[in-house]
Amino acid sequence: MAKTVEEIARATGVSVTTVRFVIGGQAERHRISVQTRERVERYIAEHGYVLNHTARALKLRRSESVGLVVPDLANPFFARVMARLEGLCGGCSHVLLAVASHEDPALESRAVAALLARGVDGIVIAPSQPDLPDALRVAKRVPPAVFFDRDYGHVAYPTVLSDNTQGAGDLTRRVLAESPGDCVFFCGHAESPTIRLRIQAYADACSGAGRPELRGSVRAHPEDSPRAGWQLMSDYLKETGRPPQALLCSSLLMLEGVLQALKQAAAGIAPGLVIGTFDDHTMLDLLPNRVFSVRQDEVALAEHAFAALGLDAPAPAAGQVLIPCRLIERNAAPA
Amino acid sequence: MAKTVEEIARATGVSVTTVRFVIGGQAERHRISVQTRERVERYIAEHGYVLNHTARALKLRRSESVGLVVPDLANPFFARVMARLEGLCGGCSHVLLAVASHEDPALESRAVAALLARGVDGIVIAPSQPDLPDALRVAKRVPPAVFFDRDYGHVAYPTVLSDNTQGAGDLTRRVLAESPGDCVFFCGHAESPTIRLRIQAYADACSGAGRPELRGSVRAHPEDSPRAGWQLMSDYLKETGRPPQALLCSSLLMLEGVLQALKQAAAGIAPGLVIGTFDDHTMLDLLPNRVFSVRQDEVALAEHAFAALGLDAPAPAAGQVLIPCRLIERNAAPA
DNA sequence: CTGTTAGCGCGTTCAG
DNA sequence: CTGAACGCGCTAACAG
Repeated sequence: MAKTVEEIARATGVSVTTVRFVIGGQAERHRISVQTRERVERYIAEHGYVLNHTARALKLRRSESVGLVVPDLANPFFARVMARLEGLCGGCSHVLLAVASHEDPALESRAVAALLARGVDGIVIAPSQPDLPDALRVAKRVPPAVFFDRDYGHVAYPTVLSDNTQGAGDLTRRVLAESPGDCVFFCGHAESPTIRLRIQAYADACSGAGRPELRGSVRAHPEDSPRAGWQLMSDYLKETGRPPQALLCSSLLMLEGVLQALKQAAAGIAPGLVIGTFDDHTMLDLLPNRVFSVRQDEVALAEHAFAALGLDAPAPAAGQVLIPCRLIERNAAPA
Repeated sequence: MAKTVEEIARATGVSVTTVRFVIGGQAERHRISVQTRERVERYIAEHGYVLNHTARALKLRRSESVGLVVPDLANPFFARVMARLEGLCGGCSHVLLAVASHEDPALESRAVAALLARGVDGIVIAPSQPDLPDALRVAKRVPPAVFFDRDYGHVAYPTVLSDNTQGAGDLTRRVLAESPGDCVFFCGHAESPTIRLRIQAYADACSGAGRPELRGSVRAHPEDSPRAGWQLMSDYLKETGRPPQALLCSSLLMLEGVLQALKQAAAGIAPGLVIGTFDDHTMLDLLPNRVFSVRQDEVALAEHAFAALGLDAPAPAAGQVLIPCRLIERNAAPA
């Protein structure tokens, strides 16, 4: 249905320049005669016009789009970051290209390459590998790139992270304050820099709370999944013969598996068990236990990442920015 | 860093055609001399080459991208559909442009327009309005479009839906079978076609179970949110003075608010309360109550929607396709 | 006030 | 075996 500028010009008997002026609302600024303008406007109202962004992008070397690469689009954390990013994009009429890397370096590289080939104006990556995707090295005109969520030390790029040290420290201190007994930290995806930081902060907080004997009570698994949590807790129960009095989990997925393993054990989930976990969810309210959760600030993460691209604002400062985590107390102490 | 075909041709002293043949792996098919090929290959290995998808799209009138418009990218249901769609896109080297409509018809229209302007090869929409986005009517070359999740009766387009009638029927029957007492259905977003279907199926199932007196026990709210759920349950408690023995919710968000209102009431959440809800979540396991949930099949939804675009496969059948829902029983009966 | 034109980089077609 | 040229639709610079 809709036409190109060229066609409109031919059909109305004016030039492309004139058409572009009335389309761009620059009619009076360039003193296009009213009848000319109306003729063009009438034609457009009747036949429609949609700008061809592809041609525009080719000409301007600017696609009005930004790429996002995350391990899993369905992960609630990444989904929230993405949603916020998309909102920011819409605010300056950009569009978001979302690609999943599934924690696979090869896929991640291909994803970055695909985005660069499409000429994205910026690219936000939650990296799943220590190496820089080679596409970022080879490309002709590399757009601004930002890393987030995981710090593999690409100092050349701005990096936006939750303050895992603060978050894990707060969480550990609070849980230890509630529970004088033993405490175990169940960690999935244990080799990632994020989790390493959390483990370190846990250990430090244990010492700081005068409980250095707890420093070592960390159970680690390479995967981050309910299966992994289930495995770690099952092993723990087998080894020690009884559940801990307090536990920490590195993610909700891990917590899910950990609780499932507890349920299957004869003892079930003791109501006195104090639970701390990364990632918050309103459904944690459903537990009768005291629950503390660390909520990452997805909005701030997205906003800082977006700002670091320098798409609408002139230019932000580079370097690493740490976003504070908030400690949530999900169930008040029983009266 | 990386060059265009033209630049490579100039630098290696051959023609663009030759370069394109070696890039395309058609070197021997066109009997390019080995030394020519190696010269080009060496140059590319050294300087890199990334295809300009924008120029390609302009030429071929095909962008290798598909658009997705949903009310909320962070909503777990939509996020899962999106993740699966993205996977399918990657399978045929397309890329996914995701845009949120925030249940706003104007935003939705703008989103669709933005995607069409970018020349997406297909567009998947979870519509938030009865009207067809006008961009779909005005555009020059409208790509194949598919609607999903909500049926506003755009019969001209393929539509992929969960079988809400079956899902709500199964859920109602199961909950009524567990609980002989009263039962209330708390509905958010009550005017949407999806929820209307669920309400109808609920009423029918009540009659079918010989409990026609429950047909009217539906509480409706225009919003779908914890606030709405809280409001409806609070009103209910105020009016009747006691909680129902069984309840149904149209979404997890509603359930969250409903349970919160119950908690705040003096009685709290009775362990005997039978709960049914749309949308499943593993955390429902955290409740001590019997819980039944309706899980939509996001994978099948995404796959059918994608297939209906006809991007890789030749051409699928149009019309409406209903995806069955699965009833999940979250907590076994207490021994 | 309006018209003309040269690319952006790639794919295709035709001509050697 | 290789080269040249056109056009996709738009922008921007220049020419009246």
